[in-house]
Amino acid sequence: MKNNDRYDFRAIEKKWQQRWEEEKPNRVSEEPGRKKYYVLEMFPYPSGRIHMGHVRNYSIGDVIARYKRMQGFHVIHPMGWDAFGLPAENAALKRGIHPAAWTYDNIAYMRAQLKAMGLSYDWDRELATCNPKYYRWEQLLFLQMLEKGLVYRKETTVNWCNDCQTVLAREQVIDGACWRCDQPVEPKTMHGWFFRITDYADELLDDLDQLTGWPEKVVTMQRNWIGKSRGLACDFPLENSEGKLTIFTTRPDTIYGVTFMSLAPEHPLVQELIRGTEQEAEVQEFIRQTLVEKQRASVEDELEKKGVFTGAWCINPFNGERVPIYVANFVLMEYGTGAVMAVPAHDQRDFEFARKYNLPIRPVIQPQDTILDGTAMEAAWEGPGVLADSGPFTGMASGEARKAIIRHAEEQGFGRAQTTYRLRDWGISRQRYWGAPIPVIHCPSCGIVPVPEDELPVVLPGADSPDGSHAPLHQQESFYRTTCPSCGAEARRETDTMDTFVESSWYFARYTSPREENAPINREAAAYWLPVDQYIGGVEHAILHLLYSRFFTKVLRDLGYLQIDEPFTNLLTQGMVIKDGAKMSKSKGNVVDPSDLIEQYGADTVRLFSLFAAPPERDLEWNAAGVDGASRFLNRVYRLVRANLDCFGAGSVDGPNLDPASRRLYRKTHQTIARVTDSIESNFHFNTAISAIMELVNETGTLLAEHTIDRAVLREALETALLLLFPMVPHFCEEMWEITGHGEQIAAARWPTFDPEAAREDELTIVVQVNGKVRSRLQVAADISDEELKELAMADERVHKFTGGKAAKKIIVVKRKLVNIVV
RNA sequence: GCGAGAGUGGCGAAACUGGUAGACGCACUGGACUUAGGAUCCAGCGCACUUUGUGCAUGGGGGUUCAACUCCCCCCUCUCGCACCA
Repeated sequence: MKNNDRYDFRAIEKKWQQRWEEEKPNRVSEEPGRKKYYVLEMFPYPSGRIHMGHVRNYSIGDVIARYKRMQGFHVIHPMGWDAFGLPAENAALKRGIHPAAWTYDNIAYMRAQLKAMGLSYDWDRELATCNPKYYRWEQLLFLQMLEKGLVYRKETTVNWCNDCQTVLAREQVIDGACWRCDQPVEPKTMHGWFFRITDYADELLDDLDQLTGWPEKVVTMQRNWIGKSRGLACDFPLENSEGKLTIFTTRPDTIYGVTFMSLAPEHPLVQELIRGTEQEAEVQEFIRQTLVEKQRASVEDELEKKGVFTGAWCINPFNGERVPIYVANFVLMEYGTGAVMAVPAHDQRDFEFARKYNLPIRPVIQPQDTILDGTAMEAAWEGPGVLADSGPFTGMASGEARKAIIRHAEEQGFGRAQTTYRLRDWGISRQRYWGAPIPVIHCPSCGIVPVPEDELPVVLPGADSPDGSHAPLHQQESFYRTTCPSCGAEARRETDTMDTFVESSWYFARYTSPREENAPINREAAAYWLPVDQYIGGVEHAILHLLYSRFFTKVLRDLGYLQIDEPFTNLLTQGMVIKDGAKMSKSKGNVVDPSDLIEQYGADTVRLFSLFAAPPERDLEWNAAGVDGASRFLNRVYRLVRANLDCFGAGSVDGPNLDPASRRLYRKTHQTIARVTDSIESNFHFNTAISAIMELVNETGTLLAEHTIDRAVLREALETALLLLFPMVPHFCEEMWEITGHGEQIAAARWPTFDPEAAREDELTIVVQVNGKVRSRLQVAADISDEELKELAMADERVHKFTGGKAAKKIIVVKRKLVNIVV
């Protein structure tokens, strides 16, 4: 054997992958009484090829899965495909392939790529959401939610692209134009289906407290997204009519400071108020302009506050004052009641508006140290204070006044305490082809009729033949022409498909019984495997996917399928893979193809590097040279093992009777077990785990070069290194395990146990400081007393040099660490 | 603007509840072995200087402490999320 021998990663990885394919070692089924562990990585969209982000995500998940197996857990680790979505339709248009064919081709290719990474999935659980065997259950869930009143249809304004003939999500509208065809987007009123996620707003918010295994950041983002606020809903009677204007405010304490009202341009009352008045034309023009501006505006810019007087007035029920009603461009119809009471002295937006249109600014909350004057104020005072000019509430503290004012409004009958959420119901209608059809039928006489359960699935037409139509369903007459299941009359099938986020909201539950033919989820299987113990994915899903999944979990629980409240006990949000300081992207031309790397270095090396270069939650800077380093390390281990094959016959270690060098290696081995286990347990910091193993390997090499090492100790050191490395570089470790004469696979081995006695240091290096600066070091026995240590330190030659013979004022001894002499 | 996180060698990064700053790896430098080396092995590698040593160093400035990457205050920069939510 030459000393530059390298292991044949191609042969080895192929060999073990083949064996895993045949033996299916990761196939699992429920074993009540055995402790389960569910590891899940966010499933990929089958876009064509895997990218570095996938490599990182799945490497992390695989280490956790394999590590937990070695610790005796019964591990479920599934993989599948989030297979519906717009790119398939784009590809279909561009290349004349059917979306289904494109998707399944991609899945086949990417599955092979994942298998080439040696990931330990239970492939028997694989699922693709575009398969009718999956989405039929989603359709059933939809119907059950419909029955429970959790689904409804309503008319709303959407962003419509006339060229593409579809609704666009807000993030797909760029500067008022369609992201795909660059044509102007127009508002369009149309019917759509909604999930009543707001019914669960309180529970989604409250249960965030249970998610102690989630990053604080994600919990905060969700909390803000739900945006619960408590306040007062208050009716302001209109001056010259029977009607009233209802507003929502979180600051009822400022209600005596109201000097005008602001309505959203879309507010239905506006049209009533201006009909036939002098202001009508002006207001209509303002509304038209504002809606255009809002479409145009990119998300970042805050528009200048503008408004127009409607000519109408209402009455403040607290003090009987007349209040002018404005339409304002900054009031959102979607939040609260779409109408705001304006208190310019205590709200910055109202303040700017009032200054612009010369409306009165009346302070009614006086802060502690100054007295506000409406004419002199430069900004609104939004803090707390004492009420002024507020009728019977004058003199109260603002916090207290909030409650008193709400109580008063309730007693008088013109207001009530109200809780408002920022969260909206989830619009799931898409006018696209490549999605799960919504299973209802519109009948002219019966209205909306659910498709009978025994007629599910409503299959996407054309998906089973390569040249089948993939036009949007509303253009496929043979699809939508049907008869009413209830009365038999001619009827029309719903042609909307579901948002693809619906599929990913429950796939983790379907994985527990992916072939179940009688229900969406097998209750027993779900009860055994759920919740997911560790979920891993990019932080970009912090809100939508994770919130929807939490919502679905609660719905599935209420439908009787699940017994859990939350789907993911622990969440790891991994950082991005970047190169040259930027996220990898085609447009930047800094993409590294994982398959090329695997071809060149082998999967184990690629896995090792992606785990070593940074802790998982942080961004990972890709570095080609670093991959060489990982490869070099594995080859060093390979040579070390091959050069010492003879030690693997040795027996167990006789701890107390070792020569110093062997004792050193024995100690290092156990210290390494402790460090690696800690690094994984505390926060999955594989980078430090790997460096600890590298130290062990380096130490083994160094000691072997200079000493004769006890065979048993050496065996244990090498075996330990392989066992600790196995979750990260499985092919390599299996091969090493085999060539070192182990009959069983390393996958069947247990995670090594740490022996504190073996790891104990008998000698320590103690730092000696003078006035806090390191001046000397002492080698001492580990059990030395503080007194002895002080004496040794004071007697040290180098210490004398720095104390200059002065007496010590103070001597601090930190056990096992240092002595600091203060003079 | 609001919220969260992060700033440590040429680079990726370590440092447990305050206790040797820079583990481990990359790059680099010198050497060995070689027909050769982009292989392997050995040694060096924060910066500065008057180089068997000393001083200065964890974004900047203060502070607490015998001792600060770590705790407190102020400021700067970057990343991410939210952004007229009444």
